Amino acid sequence: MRTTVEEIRDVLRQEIAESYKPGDMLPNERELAERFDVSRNTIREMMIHLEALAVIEKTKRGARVRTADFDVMFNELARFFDTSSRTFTDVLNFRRINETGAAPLMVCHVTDDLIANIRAINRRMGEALTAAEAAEADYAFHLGLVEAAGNNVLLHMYRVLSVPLKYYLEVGKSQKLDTATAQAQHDRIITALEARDAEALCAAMSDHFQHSADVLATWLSAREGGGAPLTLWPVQGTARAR
Amino acid sequence: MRTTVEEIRDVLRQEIAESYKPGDMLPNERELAERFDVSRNTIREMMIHLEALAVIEKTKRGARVRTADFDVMFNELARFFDTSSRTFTDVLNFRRINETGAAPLMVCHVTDDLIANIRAINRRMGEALTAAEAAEADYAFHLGLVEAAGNNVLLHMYRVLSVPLKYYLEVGKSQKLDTATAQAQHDRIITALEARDAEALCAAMSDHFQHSADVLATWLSAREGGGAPLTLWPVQGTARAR
DNA sequence: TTGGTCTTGTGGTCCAACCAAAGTGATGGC
DNA sequence: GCCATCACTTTGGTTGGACCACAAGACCAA
Repeated sequence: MRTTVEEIRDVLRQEIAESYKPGDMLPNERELAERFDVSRNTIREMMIHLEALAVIEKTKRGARVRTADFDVMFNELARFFDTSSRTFTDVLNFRRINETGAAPLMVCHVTDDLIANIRAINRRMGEALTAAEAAEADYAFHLGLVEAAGNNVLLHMYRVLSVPLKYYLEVGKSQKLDTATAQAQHDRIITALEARDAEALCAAMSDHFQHSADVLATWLSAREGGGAPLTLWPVQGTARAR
Repeated sequence: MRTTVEEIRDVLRQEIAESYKPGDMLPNERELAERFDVSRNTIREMMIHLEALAVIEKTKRGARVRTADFDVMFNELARFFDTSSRTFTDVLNFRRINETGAAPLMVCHVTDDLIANIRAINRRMGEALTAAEAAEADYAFHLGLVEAAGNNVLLHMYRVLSVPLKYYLEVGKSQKLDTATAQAQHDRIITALEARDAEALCAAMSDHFQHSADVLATWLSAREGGGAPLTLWPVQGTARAR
């Protein structure tokens, strides 16, 4: 049996989807209560749920329909991720696969504005004083690359990853603040992008990720105590096949 | 100024994270109200929020800490996606990049059990009667591949995509129920996987996605009216990989 | 043991308030 | 005419108490 709250919630969601635009204000709680002929508490419980799901946004004075951004939920999705070596490795690998895989798309779709933007971000990373700032800029840089690829799904996935990704980047930066190296590698990536050279771009990114992998591997083996050299991913190259 | 509900919510979230395990029951509402010295409605509003975020799960008799699955939220994230040609293309491209990119990981990590599982799913797809069933199986097949890659982050991303992905697959299947073709291509993928042959796997998957792209391209140009041939992604070929 | 009742605990809903803060409008001095 | 101020109104946040339905456990009879 569905509860009253659930039923009203569905009705209102439907109405919001159909006849509200982001930014529109909803009727106030007392009005809604009267309209659905339920108590104000019921209305409030329904709205709290919608707010948690980022459908609406409550203000001190009325509730407004949210624009479709999901920042609140991204924070929740961060619960997916832990701090195990495994996850660190998986995140890096995911990024490697996607960014190098999207390199051909990047050279196709990137605009001069985007390149300028990315370059500015890279500069900002160099000027960062704390690991958090550097990580933030690093994330922004790679997000910029993904944006350049012009694939909205990929972009969304990176946004979903944003919270844990920044965390991982910050941990990396905290170990050794080698933003100089990263910045140089980023520069090489930008140059390749500017030249619209897919092969060079792919190579530059591969090297960048290989470097990150090396850093991660040494840090992980230090953390775990064992000195076993880690292989984060199968060697690619032409000899990749088994 | 933070509201009472928000403060209590944070406290309880913290406690849940620290000293509860999935499946544990929370104290009942009246107890919590007494403990925090607030009214029961306040406690309820807090819990509704936590429930919406899939932190807890309310039953007729008490609330229980949820295991970290996010199905509820995935439905919300589906709002990211629309039915534009652009999005269809982007989804397919994202899958192509990731699945072919993860092929080397698959041959490394796949187990015989997983292969058997994937094979069974593919068989099920052949027996599907409706487009929805076929799409469900198709999704499960590709999810199986991703699972074989052994990258949890990638797996999570596919789960996040689950709702829209199934939708897109179903739309595809509704146009022309060519599950036979898909099944055969899947078989080829399975064979390559079984042989742990990364190159063959990559090739099989590329062909599969190319086929999907062709189907999509014809459907899109039919839908849009324009007869312009679409290029869904830059031609890859052997020339790219240095 | 089985099957049905009774009791009790719990969540779902409602009501009637009160408060604090944000908007609204009138008032009055400049 | 303009603007600061102050009272009033609206609205969400919170309260405490109440009632109901339902599920689970206790209890009892066949």
